[in-house]
Amino acid sequence: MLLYNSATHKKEEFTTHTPGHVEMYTCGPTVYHFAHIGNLRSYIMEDVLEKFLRYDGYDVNRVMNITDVGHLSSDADTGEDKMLKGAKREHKTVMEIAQYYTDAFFDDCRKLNIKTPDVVQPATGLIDEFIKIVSGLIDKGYAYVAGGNVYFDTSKLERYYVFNDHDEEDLAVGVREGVEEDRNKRNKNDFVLWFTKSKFEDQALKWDSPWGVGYPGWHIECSGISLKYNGEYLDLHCGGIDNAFPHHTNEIAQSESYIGHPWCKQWFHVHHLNTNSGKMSKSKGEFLTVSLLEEKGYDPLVYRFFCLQSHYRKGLVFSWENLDNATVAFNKLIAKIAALDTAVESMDLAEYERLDEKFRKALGNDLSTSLGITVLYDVLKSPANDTTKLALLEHFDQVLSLSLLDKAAVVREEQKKQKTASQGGYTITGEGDPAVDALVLQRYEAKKAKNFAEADRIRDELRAQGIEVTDVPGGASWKKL
RNA sequence: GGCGCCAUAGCCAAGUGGUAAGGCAGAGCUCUGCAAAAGCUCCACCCCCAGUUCGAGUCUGGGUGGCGCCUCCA
Repeated sequence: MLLYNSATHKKEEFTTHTPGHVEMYTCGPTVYHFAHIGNLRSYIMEDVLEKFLRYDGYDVNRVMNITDVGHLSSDADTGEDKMLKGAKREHKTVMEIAQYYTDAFFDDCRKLNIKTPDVVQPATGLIDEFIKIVSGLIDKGYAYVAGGNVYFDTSKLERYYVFNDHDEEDLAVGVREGVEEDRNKRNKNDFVLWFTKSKFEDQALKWDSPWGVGYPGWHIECSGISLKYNGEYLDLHCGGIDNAFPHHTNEIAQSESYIGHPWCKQWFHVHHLNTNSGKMSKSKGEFLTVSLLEEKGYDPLVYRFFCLQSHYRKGLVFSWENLDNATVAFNKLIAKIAALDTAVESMDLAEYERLDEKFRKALGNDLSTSLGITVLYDVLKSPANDTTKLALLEHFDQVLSLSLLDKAAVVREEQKKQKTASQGGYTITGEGDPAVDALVLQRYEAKKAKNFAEADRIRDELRAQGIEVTDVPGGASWKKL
């Protein structure tokens, strides 16, 4: 497949170190608060990528970290540690907070049909590994101790800025009010591997290390976790675009210096979900969660559908109007699928091949999910029989994960549950309430007598009871709203 | 200030040099007493300027705009 690689700024043919096998790493959530739907956009798109790779025949090992310590890579920041802040806010211990929000995260993922990665590793569970790497970096001369902290020396690298052409002088260090430059650093862009001294003297989680009691820097956890579970050759690294620099840049610096050879060839960065006022941000404090969508009556999968209609490398603007549009479109799509005949016929293999090829081409072209959605409509419009269509939809949904067939089955079930009452060739389909059926029949009699005022009166009366009557050929159908 | 991504109809979006897919919304028609549903039909010269070419939304150069990163964030 063709995939855009942030490291080369080009769409490239996707290749792996071991043919047919993908080692994939994903930067996981920070668990001091709920994930917002912007965060989840990344995980949705990465989920589609993983599933498409499997669809395309790859065997995938996907690893994800849980950032439950050391989010603040800059020791010059004035902020409070976010885990601690969360703990104070909710009167819980730091580990309770981490567990609570980790569970919440996977709960959201489940609602959005996001598969849980093969390996999920909280950073606090692998401290020894991080210490081993930091020691190794010091031994190899890539890191130094200053002022109690261990720093990575970026001047030892031939090429530090992998994702863009930054110049050290361009870095606007200390631009933000309250952020001071760290005097311990030899170079402006050096970063901390291990903290023992920081402004967070009240940091709750600390471990012993050769450099004193402290905690790991933010970047080292991803390197450590990936090296342990993906091995030394990573094929695909995923994350939000805001992590490209400095987080991913620093990961590359650490990992390659430590293992002594190129580490990860392909970088997949998902762009942001924006509101009218810019990106949705956890640290800004105001954001939308999956639970909130549900409270407002939206199906989480509608949000997934909304994301899939867009491209991962493009900013996507969220608005309620856009989500409403997606809801209508999604429901119409499901209704069309529900209307397909489930009786089994022989498959139209030529048509199956043609559409499957189209789908593969769409997703295989830098994960064009919107075109993938279009293929769903192509399937519905295809001259093939319904058995073929259903097989295709089921197949595509292995990647899209919109629960298309399940949703359609639910719609079909509801239709089946409906009871019919027949009288004089007039069939009433409803929920089996004789009183309502009687009124519907009365309305029919009025209509037959061309007494439309009476017919409309009955319809209004029913509507006042929350019941909607719809005329269908040979009768009428009603349902509770 | 530096660096990066993006720019196609009201919204989402396809398009990788040959006279603009699809979805939502909207309009019209069919069906219907009306309504709803369904079906059919209609709806863009592609941010601007210059260049390359027989031919550019598609390539090149220069602008403009939006977003992001440089500071914890997907």
